[in-house]
Amino acid sequence: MIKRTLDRVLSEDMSEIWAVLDNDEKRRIIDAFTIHHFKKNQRIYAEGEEPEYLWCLLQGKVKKFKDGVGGRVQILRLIRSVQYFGYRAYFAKERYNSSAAAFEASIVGTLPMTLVEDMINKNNKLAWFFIHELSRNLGGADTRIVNLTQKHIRGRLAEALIVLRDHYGFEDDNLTLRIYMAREDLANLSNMTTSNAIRTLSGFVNEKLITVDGRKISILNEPELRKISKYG
Amino acid sequence: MIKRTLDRVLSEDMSEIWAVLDNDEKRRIIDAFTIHHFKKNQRIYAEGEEPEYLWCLLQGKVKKFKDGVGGRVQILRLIRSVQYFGYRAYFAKERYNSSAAAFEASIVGTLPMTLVEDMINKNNKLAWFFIHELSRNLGGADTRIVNLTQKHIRGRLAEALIVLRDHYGFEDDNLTLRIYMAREDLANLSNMTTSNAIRTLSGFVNEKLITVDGRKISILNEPELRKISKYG
DNA sequence: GTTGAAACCTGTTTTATTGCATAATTACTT
DNA sequence: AAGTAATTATGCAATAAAACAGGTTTCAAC
Repeated sequence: MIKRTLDRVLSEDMSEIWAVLDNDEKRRIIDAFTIHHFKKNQRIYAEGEEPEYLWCLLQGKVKKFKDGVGGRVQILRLIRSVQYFGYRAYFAKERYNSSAAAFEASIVGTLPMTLVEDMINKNNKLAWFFIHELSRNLGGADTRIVNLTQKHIRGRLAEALIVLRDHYGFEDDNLTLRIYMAREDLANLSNMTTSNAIRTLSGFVNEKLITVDGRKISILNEPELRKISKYG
Repeated sequence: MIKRTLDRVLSEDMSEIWAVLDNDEKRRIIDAFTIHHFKKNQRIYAEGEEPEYLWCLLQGKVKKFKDGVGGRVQILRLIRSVQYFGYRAYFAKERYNSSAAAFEASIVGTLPMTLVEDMINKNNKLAWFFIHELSRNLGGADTRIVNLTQKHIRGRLAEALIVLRDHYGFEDDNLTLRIYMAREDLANLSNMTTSNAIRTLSGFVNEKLITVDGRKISILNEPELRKISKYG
């Protein structure tokens, strides 16, 4: 089972990195690559810990978040399969600056960062891969600062819904978000209290922008939602 | 004059990058390196433009900012000499996501990003330089998201003052911040209105945490300020 | 089925922050 | 030196969002 997963993982899922490696490098990765399973809401790593591994989400969904003032939590980034995470702190020579946890049951692969570092030294394309990833993430973080601080509550929630849509996509009906998160997570993503996330979500339902059935959210009027996200 | 500046710049100011280059690379940089002067408050580049250059602040102070909702501005990062900026968008293959402007009269050097890209391909240490820079900036941005969204007004302003202290340091008296910015800039840095920046600053003066004389700010009680920044 | 816990919902109260108006001060400009 | 613009300062009304409190639904465990 693990062997079969490895084959698939390394040839398909990790293709973005895989493609730039030679045979010797591939051999070293196969030997060091370890598969981990995480349950729903289980923590993968915590802020303050020493970063040792490159994490690669193979299946499931993961959130990166920071515990802030007075028990409040801010979700910083969402990870989908197949994406890499947990490498920033190692590169910055810092401890983890945020925590990671599984949204739902997830499968994650790890590689020791020492090995990654070594491979970057030998393979310039790998260096470019991380420069590119870091640069895109940094741009996203800067945009997020302005969105979260300047937009009103409706704008922030609309923005969050759009992000979920763009990041995880729709189910086969082309309406329902392919992620099912608690109101609290939605609130922590949009910088508001859970009460206000619920209230504002109801507002959107009344305005026929979305439908809500428990954690199932369907988007009926995406253009209007994008408008609210932009000018709200 | 330019020649003398170039000598000094390339051997001292750019030392961090300079040190990892061989003679041929140094030659190519000297040929392509161009010096630019910016007046106080002059824009260096604007959000939406195509990134072409690596910018290197040689003298002065620069702010990176984003124009947000309803004419509001958010200052994202402060640049001091000698620091590099403007490369993220190029690496991400995006247009500029934020603008840069000089706080005060500043001297900036540029290198074409195509040359930088070329040198990264040939010199792995340069790749590491940018991986390191990007990683640290990304960590800072994540922390900033939580600071700006969760802290109250006093905490945000105290935080801003501490950032200014850590980033630009003190004058020779070991009290006065080595940067003189308008209340409006202080507000845009701390995510508040100018009125509130003024009000809150006065509050700090009354509490004998700081003294203010026009744009001259001296820090009297740094530990208390850090406390407010942390728990405010 | 009953119990208990967690998640969800909603109305009211309270508070932090903005918006606005006005005035005083300072910095520029001619 | 006078006049104008920009910045700093402060009080008060308006308001967005949080805090609180009470209630309902959902769902898993026994």
